[in-house]
Amino acid sequence: MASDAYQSPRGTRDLFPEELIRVRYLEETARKLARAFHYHEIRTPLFEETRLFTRSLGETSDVVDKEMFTVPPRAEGGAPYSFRPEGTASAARAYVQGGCPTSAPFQKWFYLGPMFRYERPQKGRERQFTQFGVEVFGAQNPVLDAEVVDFALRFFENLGFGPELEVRVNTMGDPNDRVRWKAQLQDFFSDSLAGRCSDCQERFDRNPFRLLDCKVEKCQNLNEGVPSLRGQLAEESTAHHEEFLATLEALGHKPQDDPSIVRGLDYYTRTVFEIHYPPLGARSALCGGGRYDGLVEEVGGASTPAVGFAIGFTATEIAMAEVGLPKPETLEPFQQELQTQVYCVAVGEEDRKPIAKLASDLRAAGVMGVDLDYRNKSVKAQLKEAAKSGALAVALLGPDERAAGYVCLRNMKTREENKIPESDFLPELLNLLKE
RNA sequence: GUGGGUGUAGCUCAGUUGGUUAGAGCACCAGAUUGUGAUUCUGGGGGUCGCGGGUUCAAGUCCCGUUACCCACCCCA
Repeated sequence: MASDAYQSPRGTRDLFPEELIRVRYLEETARKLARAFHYHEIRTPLFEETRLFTRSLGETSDVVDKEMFTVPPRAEGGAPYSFRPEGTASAARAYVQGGCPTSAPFQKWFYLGPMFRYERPQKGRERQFTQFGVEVFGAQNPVLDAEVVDFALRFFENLGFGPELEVRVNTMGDPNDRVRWKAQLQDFFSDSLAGRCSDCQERFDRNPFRLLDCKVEKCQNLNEGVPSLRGQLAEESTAHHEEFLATLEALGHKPQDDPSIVRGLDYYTRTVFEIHYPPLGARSALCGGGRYDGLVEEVGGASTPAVGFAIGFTATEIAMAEVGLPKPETLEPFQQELQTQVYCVAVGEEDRKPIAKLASDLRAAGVMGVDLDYRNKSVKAQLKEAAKSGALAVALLGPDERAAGYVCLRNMKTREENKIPESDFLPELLNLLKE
């Protein structure tokens, strides 16, 4: 492995065909569910003007602060671009730009694709990763908050996760609730600030909410008796949360109401939730989401309520591997696509073009997985190749066959071989493949 | 950004207290008489031992630096 050889950029990886199968399985599961829930796919650019993200995610969020891949302006007076670190901001931008607020305010969308964050890679975290997310715009009904949670849970259920899936929910209130709460928090924290960890001291000004879930023990102890947001909630926020919980239960889910859940991005309002798979231990979060009623307005549209979630495939893949998913048979349909069905063998040099023509005709007739030798291998080596590839049938052409207008059809399982008249070959082959 | 671990062929790894041309398995390629896939056999390609410096008569093996990857923290999907 020469050190000057090119490598994929840090935090990225190549998905070779056999590995890609697993990802495609996740994608198809997501798409299948989206059809059931009647959410439509939207694709936005992989990069946006940087200010879209700083505006929507919050200047002080870590994502914006230090994790963006940013391309400087190329021309005088131009704008910097950034690769999208998440999907919600782009969706909201597209919603506004597409005229949805006035022409079709209610939308149920999903997106699926790569996101980029400039972070130190580690287990379950990459610089380029795939997210599946949904966004519902145009209704504040808490039934939607519950539906979105239901959707995410069904996704994991479909992948084979058991009933230990855990939904943790909380409400972050409305902006006014939070202004009141923030003031109370800072008031409460200011007394004990000197005794806290350096991170907490830093976060005190820009994001005091984060002191609540600090992992340091002494900080946790100092949080005894901290004022709760719940005490500051306006009536509408409380009612919304209760209705959300009631609907979740009606859908058969048992959420844990957990006031310690505080999501990192600024745009959340009211409902926030995470889905965990506790067997994974510390890193058990598979999905995060919530409501962001102020976001559309923030990016320049008419005030529009919205709710959604995002699932990271990297974490999902790891979680699946740890619990022995997916079951091998689940991937069979995908593996089938990589499988050689028919391998075409040429006996002599003068048979190469005719065998290429036969392969071409088979492909045109709709036969899948038709392959042949391109490296001038001997007949023996071609058969070996066919066997290794798992081909079910071999079509063999030599001078004798061509002279007589036959093609030799070999069943690789039974080793039976028959000379078939050229005109009957396709149906005979299809017949063999059907078995 | 901080801390820890690792770095020998495409892959998984051996390489004894520093000592002759650096090994194995798998994978790959070719051959074992004239047009056919098991197993087997034979042969072959492929590594400046991550990179740079130092110690030494001598370094894959010791020391320093550097880089890449992995893991943890921060934060998050």
